[in-house]
Amino acid sequence: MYDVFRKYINEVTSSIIPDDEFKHYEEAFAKKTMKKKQFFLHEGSVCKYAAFIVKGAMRLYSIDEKGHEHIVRFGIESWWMTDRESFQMLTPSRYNIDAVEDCELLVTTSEAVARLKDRSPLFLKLMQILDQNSYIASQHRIESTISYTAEEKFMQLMNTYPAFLHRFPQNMIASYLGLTPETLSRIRKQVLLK
Amino acid sequence: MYDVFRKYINEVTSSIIPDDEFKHYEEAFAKKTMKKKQFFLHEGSVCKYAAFIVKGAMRLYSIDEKGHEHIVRFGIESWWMTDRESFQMLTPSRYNIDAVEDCELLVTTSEAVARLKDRSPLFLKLMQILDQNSYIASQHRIESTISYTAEEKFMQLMNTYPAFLHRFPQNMIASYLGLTPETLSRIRKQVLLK
DNA sequence: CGCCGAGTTGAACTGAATCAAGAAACGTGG
DNA sequence: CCACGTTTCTTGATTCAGTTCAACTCGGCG
Repeated sequence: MYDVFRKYINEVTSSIIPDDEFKHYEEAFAKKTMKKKQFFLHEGSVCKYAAFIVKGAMRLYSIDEKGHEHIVRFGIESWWMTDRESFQMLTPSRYNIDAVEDCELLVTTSEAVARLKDRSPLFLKLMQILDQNSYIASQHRIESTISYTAEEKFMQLMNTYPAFLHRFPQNMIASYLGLTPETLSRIRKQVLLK
Repeated sequence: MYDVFRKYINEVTSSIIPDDEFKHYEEAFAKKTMKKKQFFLHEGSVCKYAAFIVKGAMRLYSIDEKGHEHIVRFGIESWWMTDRESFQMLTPSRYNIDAVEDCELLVTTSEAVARLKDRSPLFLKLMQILDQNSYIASQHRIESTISYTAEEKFMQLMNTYPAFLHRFPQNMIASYLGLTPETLSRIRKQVLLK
């Protein structure tokens, strides 16, 4: 598992991490497996852990007063999953995180992250790159949700994250796009026979 | 102008920046004023500068094929304004940025930012905090756009950024929320007489 | 084999967009 | 400092994209 992680770090930072430096990473991250539908975070509790997804698929979502789920983020291999706000501030989270498929994770805490940032400049760099990319991706998503029609949103998703379409059931894709499953089903039909 | 900036840095990082360290900031940031409606960034060009807003109000927006503007971000005093993606990667931007009011800015380049990060650990910390906060705010906005009705979105804005309502004309607020000006006008009427 | 969740399809409904016209507010130049 | 043109905001009537509700199909799992 750690070798996947190591390869990922080398790629993202365009560096080669030395053995002795990588030892700190192994200390900071613990292996964890999750079964499909198992919860990583429950609404109301503090998100003590952040996970690097080695294998599997997860989602982060809120539940409104009417009991409807709204998926804010998906995660698959080589993505991170945590409620950033709760993880850093140690405040209770408004979100749920659960496994959509069986998962293999590397999990860490915010203290371990802070320690690792001190010990490994490469990790600091990694975090900066991730933050920046996450922010940019969020901006794109915001633009898409305020600007586009249902069909355009779906097309955008197809282009940006085609893998999602095979990994997540349609009702979840619909929730992610802010649509009903029925609407997505109809749109998909239209789009596919073009 | 620089004293406002200095105070801001002290506040955000919960530190007191020494005189000699702050000298680097003065080198890295240049004063700039902008008249209302003047452009800071035109779609298609590289966003070479990032601005700290000392005074005034700005917006970042895209224009779709039908010529409609979609406001992705607002900025007022003590906010930063740039197209993060274009600024960092030096790629052509898909956005426009202009002044909604006359502005006083402190502007910098990505090289100057990189240099300052090396010279001032405090600035590095500042950037990390900003990235994180921006990301968290983006998540909230995404959640709100996919989960809420027009009225709920407006209420959320009223609670989160009440200052925006006085600073930006309603048609811009509408665009920011992904609504038409007409819809916002009607919703406002409803909400206010409750 | 049977059940259950996921996806599809149809019909009726509704929240928000569009189109259009007027009122109010704003700022610019004479 | 007023007058005129421009932009912003409101209001009404109509349309439409997407939701809701409901029934049915399909595929997988126990």
